[in-house]
Amino acid sequence: MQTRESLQQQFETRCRELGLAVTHQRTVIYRELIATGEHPTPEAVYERVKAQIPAISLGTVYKNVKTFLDAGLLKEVSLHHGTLRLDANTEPHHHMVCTRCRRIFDVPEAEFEPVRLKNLPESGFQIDRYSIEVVGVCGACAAARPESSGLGPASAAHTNQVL
Amino acid sequence: MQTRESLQQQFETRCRELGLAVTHQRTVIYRELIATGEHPTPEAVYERVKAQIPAISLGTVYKNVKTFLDAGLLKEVSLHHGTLRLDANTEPHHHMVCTRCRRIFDVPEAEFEPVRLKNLPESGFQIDRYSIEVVGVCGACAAARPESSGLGPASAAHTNQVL
DNA sequence: TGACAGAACGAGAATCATTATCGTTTAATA
DNA sequence: TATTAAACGATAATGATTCTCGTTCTGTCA
Ligand SMILES: [Mn+2]
Ligand SMILES: [Mn+2]
Ligand SMILES: [Zn+2]
Ligand SMILES: [Zn+2]
Repeated sequence: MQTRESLQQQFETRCRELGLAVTHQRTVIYRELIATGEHPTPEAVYERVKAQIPAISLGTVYKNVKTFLDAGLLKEVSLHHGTLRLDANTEPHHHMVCTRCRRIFDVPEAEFEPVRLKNLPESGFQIDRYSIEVVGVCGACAAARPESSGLGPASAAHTNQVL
Repeated sequence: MQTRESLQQQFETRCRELGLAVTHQRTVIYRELIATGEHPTPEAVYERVKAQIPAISLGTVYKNVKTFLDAGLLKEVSLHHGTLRLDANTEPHHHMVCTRCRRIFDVPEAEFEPVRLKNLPESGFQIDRYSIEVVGVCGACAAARPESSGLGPASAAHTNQVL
């Protein structure tokens, strides 16, 4: 079928652009990631891939997931999956999150027009609340390194303090 | 000063309501959580508290943070801080997140009116994008356990699968 | 106030997610 | 087909979090 072939070819082309070898493992990992409409954990990806490459190691999945994230072929759902972040403000409010230092700033609800889904989800999802995240670079981090295209994983060690 | 006393009294009252002993550690942990306007990690809370109770253990901080979360005295910033969740959909879009099973569903951008801050942040924060999270209970989980007031940490083991 | 029971604590082991190391295999390329 | 760097698999190491268990403290009552 045309569709699958072109996906595979797209992937190979993208790898060449990035200087990445097109390995069997890498190919299957990517294919499974695209195939699922879910938002899987690395462990879940590993399970799917292992069914096709029984000898694959979990470390290889982690390595390639990281590679794909760096290449922009994948995104992380949450910027703060590494460690628990606590909020003593129990009133409804929103957040600004810095992609460099991962600091989190409160934004009052009143700063936005109310958000609502245009069509209620047909899946029967019961909505408790809407939470808005303003993603970007905080003033301090922008001052420290004004250039730097865009997002990318928080890197520079000295800007990486938490709290 | 009146303010501090009443906060302390409020805390003690809340503890009694919850059947929790008012220990020195618990009191200082809570006070420090309220004092910081940040969104600290448990480790950061530990550092602040240790300055006042040098013998306190990190485990005690974790235990009490959990207790406070269960009691609703604190909130977690992110529902998926435990493990990396991958998104093969690299187009801008939003998410619905189930607080019970932690599954994540895509929501097209067009489902919302555009979101914008009414006033640009005076802190010099550079905005890259807005991300909306619809928080609630998915159809499957609601069918499995229709009662249950609201949020609360994802608990029931059988609804806790990821993916 | 003094005694008791259960809750909470501190120390450290255990677990889970993730990363690093290293010797072997493989993809790319001439 | 030979060369070489990249990638792999196994496994050790790390960092965050939870658990276990013996000791200490809080709340309650005589
Ligand atoms: Mn907040
Ligand atoms: Mn998505
Ligand atoms: Zn920053
Ligand atoms: Zn669910």
